[in-house]
Amino acid sequence: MRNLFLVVGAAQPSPRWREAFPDAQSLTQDVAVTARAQADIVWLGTAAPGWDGLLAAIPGLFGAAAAVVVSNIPNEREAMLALKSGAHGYCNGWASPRQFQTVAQVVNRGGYWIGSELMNYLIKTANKKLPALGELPKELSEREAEVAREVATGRSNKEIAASLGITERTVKAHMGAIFTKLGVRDRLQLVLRLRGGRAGEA
Amino acid sequence: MRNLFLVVGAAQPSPRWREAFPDAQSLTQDVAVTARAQADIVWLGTAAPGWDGLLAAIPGLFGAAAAVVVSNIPNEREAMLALKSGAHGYCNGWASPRQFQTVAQVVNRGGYWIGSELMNYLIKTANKKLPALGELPKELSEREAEVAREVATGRSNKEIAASLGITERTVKAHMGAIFTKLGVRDRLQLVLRLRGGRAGEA
DNA sequence: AAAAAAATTGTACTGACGTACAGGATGCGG
DNA sequence: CCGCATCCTGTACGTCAGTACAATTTTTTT
Repeated sequence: MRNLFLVVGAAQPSPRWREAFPDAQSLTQDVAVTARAQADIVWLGTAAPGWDGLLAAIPGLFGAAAAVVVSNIPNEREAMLALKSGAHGYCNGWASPRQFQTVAQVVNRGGYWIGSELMNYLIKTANKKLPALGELPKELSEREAEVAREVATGRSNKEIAASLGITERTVKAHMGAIFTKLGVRDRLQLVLRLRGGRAGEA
Repeated sequence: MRNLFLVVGAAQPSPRWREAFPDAQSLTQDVAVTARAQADIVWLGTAAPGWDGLLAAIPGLFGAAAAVVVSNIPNEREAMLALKSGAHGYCNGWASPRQFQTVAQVVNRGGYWIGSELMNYLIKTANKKLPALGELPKELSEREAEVAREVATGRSNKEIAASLGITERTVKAHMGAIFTKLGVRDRLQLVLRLRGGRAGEA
């Protein structure tokens, strides 16, 4: 198995990775592009800025090589970016050498190496056509968030009032506060915001 | 590696699977439940009805065993169901014995075995927070669909009228027709419908 | 304890929204 | 030709939404 760690800028592969693949080479961005090195797996660290730009070019440059993104500070956004770009793996840079080898075996056989939390996130969000309103903007107070949740399901002020056991006037007060805080003009645009979009977007 | 093919009803594991794992056992649903057999991988065919109900019980019954769903007629909906239930693999029942073994190796090491098309679908749908309104309900006329598209981005009747070069009254007429046809009561619930949800859903 | 933030409700107003009457124009298939 | 669907527009009315003045009470923070 030919492993290749792609180095961006002054970044270096993690020591544990080196330990896992003593024979592997690590190339800088420019060298790799010109050399079009043949590899089974291309590893890419996220430490240095600019790694994401390179990610998009990997499929074209290395053909059948599978890409694995190695992050020292794994997070959901970065993982999604990696997967969207076609990476078959996303793993922690502080993994043990043995884990790195396992990842290599999985990816090399055509499998995906993805944390189960991330996979659950994928399944969950992909399953519900309408994205859940998950965490509402934190600038909303507790009560305002409740009102926002209600309106996001299509309820009217009167219905919300009945549901929360308060007056319609109070609901309006909360709505006004929500509009001001989030910078939207009416309940419809609020729903679009809460559902993850922006007003005017298709 | 201990492989276990879980048989539902009168279904049988595919011949190719048997070839891949000659030593593996296949148990019927009831026997498996009572025996709580120890296995590294639990394979489950989708041929017989009732397989999906059993899928949800696998984690509790077999502990650390990874689940792989085997389908003779793979499709997206079935795959999503399998993944949602925690399966780490979804593969074609007509795969070669060698492929089955590869799947086993991947899954056994903690990886996911998922077709790249399915993975792309996951990424794509999970990425767009707000689902595009794609195809609008076909019962809408051409003009009504235009109005619906506009309102789905948060525009007011006046804005829509200006955008389409018609009177606000006409927009209202179209809106009314849309409400009747789709069975919603106001623009907010219409947007929720168009975005793929139902009124009252979180 | 004082201050700040949050929650609640009131009246009143404007404008947007939805609908209930309409009617006229166009185009298409029977 | 005539019905049917679609598109466009009008007036009018009731309801809902959002805001501009509020005020009171409770909770939290300093």
